[in-house]
Amino acid sequence: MEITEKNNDIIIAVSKNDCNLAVTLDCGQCFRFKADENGFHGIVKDKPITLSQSENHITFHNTTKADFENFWESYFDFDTDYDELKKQFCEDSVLKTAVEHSGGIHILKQDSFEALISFMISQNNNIPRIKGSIERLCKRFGDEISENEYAFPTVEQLSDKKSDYADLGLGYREEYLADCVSKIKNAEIDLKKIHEMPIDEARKTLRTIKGVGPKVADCVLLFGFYQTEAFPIDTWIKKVLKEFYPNGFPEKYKPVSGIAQQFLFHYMRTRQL
DNA sequence: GCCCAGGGAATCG
DNA sequence: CGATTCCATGGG
Repeated sequence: MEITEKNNDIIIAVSKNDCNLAVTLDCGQCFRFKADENGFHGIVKDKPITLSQSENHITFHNTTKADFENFWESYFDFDTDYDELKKQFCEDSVLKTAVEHSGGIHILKQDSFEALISFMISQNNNIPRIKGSIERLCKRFGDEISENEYAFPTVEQLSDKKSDYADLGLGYREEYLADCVSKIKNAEIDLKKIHEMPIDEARKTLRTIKGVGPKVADCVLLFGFYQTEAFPIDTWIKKVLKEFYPNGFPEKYKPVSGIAQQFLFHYMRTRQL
């Protein structure tokens, strides 16, 4: 990939069809990015980032080459060959439709703790409200990294002022958050160990947290641990399976079924019927 | 007002 | 085991 340094920006040569930020940042895998007239702005853990995109380039504003190579390149999954993946996906007619509908999706390699908390809050909830809840959580517990911008809170920050999750609009998920934070705090759950575990053991371990069932566990594994075999089944994917894959999702895609899932999820949510 | 949202726990059979 | 019910909240 061609990387150019210009002023304080990093510009990379990527087509919109390879990586489309508008879709990637708003397809329900992450919750802290906003689009504005110039591009996109978001916070990843404690790092603010501003991006813009033209047909054949993405610009990372106020970013050094070292920042890009050490963090953002991997975060945006630029080391995966999506062309090759999509070629395989297009052997399946349904996936082909989904890929043609929006080909620029990349899976973001998010922080595992942030993904865990975020997707626990996501259960039986809609995306705009999830974003609001997470923003309030960050504002109340996270470090202020710039004017009215807050880092995602750490375990310590969330457990210090415990039980004070009221009026964040979390509803009954409030007690799930408390259980999750305490299990991590007292080392009952060790996210670093989950990184090393075989996927089924990782699933089992995550599910010992109250409020983490099969779907949330697989979202955390896919988005927080980059386990591309994880296949979260939510209400939209249930529709896909029922409508298009009554005999099950093709076994040949198993190692990357999570990536396929994200194309299908976005297609189902945004297709014109 | 109603239905729904990137579901899961508790309960029941 | 699978099926049902309840859960808190607010967007559309």
